[in-house]
Amino acid sequence: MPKPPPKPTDAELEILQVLWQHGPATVRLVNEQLSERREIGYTTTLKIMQLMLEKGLVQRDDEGRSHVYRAAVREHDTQGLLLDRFVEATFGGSALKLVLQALGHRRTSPDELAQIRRLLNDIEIQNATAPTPATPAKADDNAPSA
Amino acid sequence: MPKPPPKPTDAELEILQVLWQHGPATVRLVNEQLSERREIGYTTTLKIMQLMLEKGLVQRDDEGRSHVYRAAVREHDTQGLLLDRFVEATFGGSALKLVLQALGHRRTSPDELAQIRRLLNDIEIQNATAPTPATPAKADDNAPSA
DNA sequence: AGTTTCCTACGAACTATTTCGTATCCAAAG
DNA sequence: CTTTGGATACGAAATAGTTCGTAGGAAACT
Repeated sequence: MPKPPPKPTDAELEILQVLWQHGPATVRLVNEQLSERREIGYTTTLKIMQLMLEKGLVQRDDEGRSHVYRAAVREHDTQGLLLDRFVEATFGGSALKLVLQALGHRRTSPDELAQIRRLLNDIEIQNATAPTPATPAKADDNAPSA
Repeated sequence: MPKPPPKPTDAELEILQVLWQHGPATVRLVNEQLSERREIGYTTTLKIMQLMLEKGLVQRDDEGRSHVYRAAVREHDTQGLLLDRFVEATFGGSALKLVLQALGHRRTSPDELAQIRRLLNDIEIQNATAPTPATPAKADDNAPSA
């Protein structure tokens, strides 16, 4: 294993969002997207993307005149990583509190509620089928996955 | 209205966590708590708490020899504020995605699932009572026989 | 009273991140 | 061939946050 890419910073995350959503893109395109949300110079975007390349957060194809960048980390993985840190820092590690607040705090549509219910059902089925997989028998543990 | 306190930084959040959990406390106490989690010098904690005072994140009673600090922002409010930013930055504004990932990503105990179900029920009742304005009736027939 | 201990205040260094100016390159247009 | 436009590279300033050393004061101890 070479080395896991580091946690992206805020600016880097903005750029990853664009790449995830849009697919591989040039600096110009990314910058245009960002510019719709806030003031940002072209070379600023360029510089950040160059740093991201060094960090291994993106890869690039530098064949043609303008380089084409693409995300080197997966959206889901990255969100999971950041979520862990956030839950830890803001909710003292309680994912439950986060969920309760996320649901209670803002409007949630019936459709969304339904999706969540579905997931809850799936989880309960899994719990019933394979209770705590690969965990050495222990009466009741909330193993914090290392 | 004077001015809303700013978003706390990571170090400030750590300290707020202690104050929220423990109640009003001296710098020494806070520092001891933090020291259990990581290396941190006394004056570092002190300095941050002084800055927090200026920012209005904490208040203090400087009667006696050692000052007693207490949180000036509420836990729930602050978490909500940070949650908003986080959802925006990391999940492109989709609270649903965050919830799904939070639930899917890690183990959730039956007890927690039950709490979430309760909340979902409450929300649906509210939706039924005071339906979201401008939301036409939508077939919601996913009621799983839980 | 002298000394030790605990506390606050505050400047300044250090780190990380963001921002952008400027140099330079290269291809296409004129 | 020269100009022009768009592109990359890179240094370095600006900003934000964290860390700690040192100074000074007041209570506690002997």
